[in-house]
Amino acid sequence: MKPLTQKQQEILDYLVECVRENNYVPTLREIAAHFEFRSVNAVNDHLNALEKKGVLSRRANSSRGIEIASEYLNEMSIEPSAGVPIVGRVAAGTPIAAIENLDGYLELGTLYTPQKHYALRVHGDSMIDDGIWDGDFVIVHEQNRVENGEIGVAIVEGEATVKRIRIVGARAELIPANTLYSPILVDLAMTDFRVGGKVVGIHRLLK
Amino acid sequence: MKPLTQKQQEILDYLVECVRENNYVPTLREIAAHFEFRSVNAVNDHLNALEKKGVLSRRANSSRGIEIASEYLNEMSIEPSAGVPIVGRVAAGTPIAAIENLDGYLELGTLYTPQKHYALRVHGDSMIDDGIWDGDFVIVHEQNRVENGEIGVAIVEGEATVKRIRIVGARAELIPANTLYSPILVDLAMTDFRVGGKVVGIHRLLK
DNA sequence: CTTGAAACTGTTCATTTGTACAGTATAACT
DNA sequence: AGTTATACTGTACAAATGAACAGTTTCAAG
Repeated sequence: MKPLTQKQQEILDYLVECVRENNYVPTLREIAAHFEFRSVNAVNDHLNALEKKGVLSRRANSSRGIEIASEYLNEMSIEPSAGVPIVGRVAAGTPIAAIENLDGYLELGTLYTPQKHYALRVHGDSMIDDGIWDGDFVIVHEQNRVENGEIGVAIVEGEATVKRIRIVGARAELIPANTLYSPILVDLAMTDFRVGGKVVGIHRLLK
Repeated sequence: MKPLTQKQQEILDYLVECVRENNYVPTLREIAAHFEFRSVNAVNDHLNALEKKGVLSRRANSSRGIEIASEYLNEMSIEPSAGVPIVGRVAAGTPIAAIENLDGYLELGTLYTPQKHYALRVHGDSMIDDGIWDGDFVIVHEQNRVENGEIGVAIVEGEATVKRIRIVGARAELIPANTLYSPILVDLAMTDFRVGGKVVGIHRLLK
């Protein structure tokens, strides 16, 4: 997808800033006022461009109907609102109360949305070479296709497995990350197959 | 302050639910529609009551101008709306909207508290055999000792590293999980050493 | 019995707001 | 040279929205 222009990035930055600071999206006219546009349509054009580039979506006829894609909203915010502080360097002597080098906040709570993401507990060690262990949670962004070679959830005959997925012709290849296992080849014509989503995060709980 | 009436609680619950699910506050008419009120003023009265009781505040003349007090937004993390649903088995045909086997919710947002936990970004591959990769976030429970052999944050002369930690006599052993690296031996008498906490979680963001 | 809060219906109105249409100017491709 | 994307101005309008006013009903407390 095309990269954002500088102005589009500025608009996006302002939107994200608004959500972070006020917890609500601005109206078109509020955006226009901030950038000192003399026409709301300037904002509208920019929003349309940003929507076309997949950065946000808009609810029709709804006030404050801008919905920023979560990946832009949750690039681990600098705001100390909810998340766990990310420490860069731990200073000697004092506990983390005196954090010397704070890199931001890892907001696991808002990084993933229940509407678009779900978690799946991984069974087995077929993905161990990709660092996904037995018992890990993978966080899956729900989507019905992935780029060839991406790690995703393959649903074969109702059974979900996490694998690298390649679609080659009329065949799906489910490629494990473990030299002990062989790729699973799925005949798309014969088998009930679909992609359940793309793995966007891995979480492991240590005891 | 006076407690909320049942209806006021219902309204508040709906507001919180909306914010959680959609990330935006409803309009007065959307609230009225949800409760099947035939008059928007019913909503207005309730909102005024809730405002008087300090539960929310309203921006004058601003659409979707309801601002819920944070204590009501951040509370109830027991609600399944906060976490990411953990799917056991994905049903064929339908998207996760029809979750067949729901194992619960992975509540990363409330699993770790900023008071007791912090995150550290791992640099290098010294823990790769324990499934901790370069760039991973480890979530650390702040404590000044760990059981021998547990994975923790060792702070040597102010530098934090993630290793398996053993205290043997007057010596600390920092044991990497990579056959290419050797354990680091720290003389406790000579070196500024302390334990920065225990690694309780690992999170990896995939692109 | 009266008062008052709570929980509404019903209506009106001024703003707020999204959206559409008609342009202008500039720079980048083709 | 012509087309397209970007970045706007300016105007207009219908729909969405908050807010206000006038009532009604129920029900508990004084």
